[in-house]
Amino acid sequence: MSMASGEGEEMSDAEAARPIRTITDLAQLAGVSPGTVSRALAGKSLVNAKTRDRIQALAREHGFQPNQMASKLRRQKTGVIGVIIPLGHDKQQQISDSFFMTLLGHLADELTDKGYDLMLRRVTPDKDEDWLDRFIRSGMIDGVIVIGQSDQFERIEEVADGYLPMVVWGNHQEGQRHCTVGADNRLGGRLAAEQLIAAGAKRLAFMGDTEPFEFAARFAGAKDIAEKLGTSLTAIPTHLSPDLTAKEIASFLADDVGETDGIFAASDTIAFACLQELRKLDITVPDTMKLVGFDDLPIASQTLPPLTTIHQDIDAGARGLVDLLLRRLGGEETESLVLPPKLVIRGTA
Amino acid sequence: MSMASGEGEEMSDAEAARPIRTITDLAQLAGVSPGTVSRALAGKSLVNAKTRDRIQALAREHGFQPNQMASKLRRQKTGVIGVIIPLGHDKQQQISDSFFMTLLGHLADELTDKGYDLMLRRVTPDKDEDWLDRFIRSGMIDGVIVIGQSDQFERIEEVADGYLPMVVWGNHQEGQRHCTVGADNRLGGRLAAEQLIAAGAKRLAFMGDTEPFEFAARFAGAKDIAEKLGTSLTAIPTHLSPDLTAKEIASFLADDVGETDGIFAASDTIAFACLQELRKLDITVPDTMKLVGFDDLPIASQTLPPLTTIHQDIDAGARGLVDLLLRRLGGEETESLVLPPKLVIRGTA
DNA sequence: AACAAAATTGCAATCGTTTGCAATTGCGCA
DNA sequence: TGCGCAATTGCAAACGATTGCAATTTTGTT
Repeated sequence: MSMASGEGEEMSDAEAARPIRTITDLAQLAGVSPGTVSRALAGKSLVNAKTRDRIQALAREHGFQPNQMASKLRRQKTGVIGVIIPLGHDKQQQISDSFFMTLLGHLADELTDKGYDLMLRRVTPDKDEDWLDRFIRSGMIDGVIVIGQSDQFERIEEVADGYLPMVVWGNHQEGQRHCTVGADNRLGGRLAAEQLIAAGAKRLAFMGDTEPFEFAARFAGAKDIAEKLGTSLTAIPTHLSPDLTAKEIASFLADDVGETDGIFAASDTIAFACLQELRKLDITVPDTMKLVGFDDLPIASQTLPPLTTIHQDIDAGARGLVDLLLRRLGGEETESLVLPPKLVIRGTA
Repeated sequence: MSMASGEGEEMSDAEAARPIRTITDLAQLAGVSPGTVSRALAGKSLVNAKTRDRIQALAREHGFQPNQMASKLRRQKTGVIGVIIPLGHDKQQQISDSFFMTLLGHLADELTDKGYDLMLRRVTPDKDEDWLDRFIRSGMIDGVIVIGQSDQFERIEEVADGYLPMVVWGNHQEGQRHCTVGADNRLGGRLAAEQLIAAGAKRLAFMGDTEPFEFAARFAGAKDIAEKLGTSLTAIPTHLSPDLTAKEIASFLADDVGETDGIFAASDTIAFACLQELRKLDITVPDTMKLVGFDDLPIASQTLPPLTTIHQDIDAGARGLVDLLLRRLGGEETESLVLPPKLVIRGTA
């Protein structure tokens, strides 16, 4: 239980005074060479099982852990995976907090499981052209997971050409060179539009910025269906900061008197804002207005009425990210992983 | 722009073949000694301004960054701050996702600002007694921020005795030895209870596990007021996994026919669940039942009716954590920082 | 008991930077 | 021109662990 000073049976002053800091200290204490201690702690089979156990016991007793920096330097690998979040234009990530937290939590667990640590960095690409290179070249990480493509598709592509151990959470574009894991956003968009139309909507609006690739794909999917079925669909760009979004939605609804009767929100967060504005204007959901979101956040089932939305399997996503990254660390050139989204019908469409 | 091979004006095959990997390579290229390069890149005044600029230009041109591991080893500091999240009993953190994400985001920004990197670790103390020691002793971090005391108050206290650079997000207990930053939970509890009673509630219930210290303090605050005003208050322990919570709340409400008329939810997340269950049972809020939450998550203003709750200043919290930690890294023995919570009256009480 | 083979262990070079100290260079001034 | 001092630069020893190779011990076999 973490006592400051170890307590052997018989401890001379000299021993008490000199704590075990290095592998050499421990070697001296155990009466072997540093090399042997190193091997023993690494659990390698090259040492006699008995001495190995003895050394490990000593290490535990003294709460000794080999210096990671030295170890990493010598072995030329850090055991650290970088997770980087590029913030878009408005210094706001596309991905909702609780979606992202869940993803991050799963990532942390998965990586820990495989013996890796996680270094987190948030960057604003607008301010720092070199955000991705810098991280990779920092020498601090063995590989990198990029969370969201933001508006940095090109930059990511460039880096992917010369750097294998990178996996990106986001949308897979036909013919792209970087490896992504993410939902089939286009399919999700189709599902959403189909549901809106099936529920009786005749004029659709897409609520959300269409510039980020994930959102663009969701919009494109909806467009596929709208065109096929001859339904109108207009994109209403909104920004992501919560209060701004609310204002933009409000002003759209005010201008659009009784025209639109189906909203596909680019994310649940946006859908929540819509719901609130609709309520303010006494527009009933789903009677007068249908609404479908995207993500299926935990609270989606708790709104009034509960939100019909497109579900993403975050757990599978995290596992996929880590799995692909590890394969890439092993030199394999992996393909992107596209996860199937699922329509969850609740009360808004 | 991240080109694979550098392109000097005149480049021999030899040069092209040997990329600049180490400080020694660069030194050779610049015709100086490695020591000089090191000093130049560090921007120290000990080198001639002209050679310094020349070397820095070369480094930029070749996209060279000194090996961090070697640097950290030599300098005996890592420039990394650890952020660790202990998960409680049910492998679920007390702190809500979106609260935590906001905190984490601010932390990342603040730390980056001060030139530190952030290493994230999630642990289950039940499974790993030594979770905190191990992280600290890993040699990977210069200091640590613990997010939430969970049920690990004692363990944190023990560690605090022998390790200065640690700051904890959580509740400040009279006479404790570790340095915390967090809201005055007890005061928050008082504010909540006062509001419930002012709104007309006569029999209060506290919804939430009272074992975590933060929650315990919130409960204690409510108790203060209840006792002072002679109002009854009972604690209904709930667990944090969303579906479980819902069940527990439902069963409480079912048993408690028309008794309780005011609920103080330990967190907004729990409050949302309450709201949903109340709606299912057709218990009107705030008429038949008053409800106050804690945290003031962004969605709190978007529920129906919008949630009356206790607001915490997350931004100030993050700044406080980083500020105190840096002071502690400098050897200072800092005091805990207690932030004043604020009652936000909306529609539920 | 003698020898070969296998299992352990020790030795010492190495990972790439930083930094105290010594050596060198450049400068101002008589 | 020559001298002293300050400004630069180079040298080489750390930082602490890992690992190929060689030396040693143990084991097994005849």
